[in-house]
Formats: sequence, C-alpha cells, structure tokens
Amino acid sequence: MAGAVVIDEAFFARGVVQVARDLVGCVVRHGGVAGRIVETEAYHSDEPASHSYAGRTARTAILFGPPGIAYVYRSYGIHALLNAVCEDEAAGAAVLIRALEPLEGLESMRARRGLQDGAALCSGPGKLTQALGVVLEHNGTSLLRGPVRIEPPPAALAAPRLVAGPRIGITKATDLPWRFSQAGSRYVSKPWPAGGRGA
DNA sequence: CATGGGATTGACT
DNA sequence: GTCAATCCCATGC
Repeated sequence: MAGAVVIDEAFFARGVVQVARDLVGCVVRHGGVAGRIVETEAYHSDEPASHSYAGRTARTAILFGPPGIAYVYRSYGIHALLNAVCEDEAAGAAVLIRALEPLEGLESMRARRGLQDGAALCSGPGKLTQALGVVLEHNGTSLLRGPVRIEPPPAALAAPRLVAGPRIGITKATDLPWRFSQAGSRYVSKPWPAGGRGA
C-alpha cells in the first residue's frame, strides 16, 4: 500500500462498504469550498433501507447508473443529501456523505449556514450540502470531474482511524454496521456511544 | 387519484 | 426531550 490513493471510476466501482470506509479522510470540494469526509454510510439495493431497494424508478435511476456519479435527493422536503454512486449498474449502491471537517472556504460556509461555529458547519448530511452549496441540480453530475468533486486524502493529514456502527435515521436494516467515521472526530453528525453503551 | 412516509434540522418546552 | 416544516414519490384503491 505504498502508492497514493487514486480517485477514479474504478475506486467507486468496488464494493460499496469498502468505498464507504475508504472515503473517510477524502476531500469533497465545490469550487473554493472544501471539507474532509469524517463520516459515511453505505447503501445497497439488497437491503431495505436503500432507496434502490424497490428497484429502478425515476427517482433512483441515478443509483442504477455508472459509479462515480453524484446522487443528490431531497430529504424531508427541505434538505439535499449527497451520495456517491458505487459498484456496477445492477447494484443500486451508493455511499452517503454524512459529515465533513471544514478545510477551505470557511467564510462561504459560514455565510451559507448563517453560523460561526466551525464544528457545526458540516456536521450532518443536510448541513454539509448547504455549506458547500450542493443542490439538487448536481444530481447526476460526475464526482470525478466536478463541479462537485471528491479528491484523495491530503498527504499532510494522517490516515484516520475508523469506527463502524449502525446507520442513523433509518427504520429498516438497522443491524447492518454500515456507518463509518473518523474515530474521535468532533465534526461527526452524532457522537458515538462511549465504551459500547447503547445510544 | 389520495395518502403516507422519509438516509434531517432547528426551535421550543 | 418533543415536534413541526415541507416536497418527492412509492404504494394502494
């Protein structure tokens, strides 16, 4: 594992859980605004929590497309959530980007969010899209070429230590440990239970 | 065609 | 801790 991580279509074409793990530490950039991914979740059409579970529809067509594409959808009528499509066109798989550590363009983030506190700028899937200016119109655009891009982890930053656990905010398949985050990060959407205590 | 629910957030008690 | 906001779309009759 000596070579640098390369983010290309093959990176996203691998198993969605592996991609979810490897995306922690990568950077999401939209113009001059960027943040380091500290939390992700994996979704696959084989399990009922995924939008693609019911099969290919107008809404989920993007999920059944090529990997490396952004799937952006509206949640609870108000929030835009950002996903990266993974695996092949039959998988209906994607990684939800749940939280970022702000790196660049903090002033733009604060202006869009109407907040000052850095830890709260991107600590949730709806928050980070607002902070980055990601909107529904980015649905179907390439995460490799932009306008919204995913970049390899900065060489200056150490590889994060991962924590895995059940996904958040879903009512089905809650047993799958498909949520991944950077251990100890204060930028995650929800803190992890300490010492294996229940939430 | 009517209805219900959701991968959330923020404000309020 | 509780709860409303607000829109897309899957499901059911």
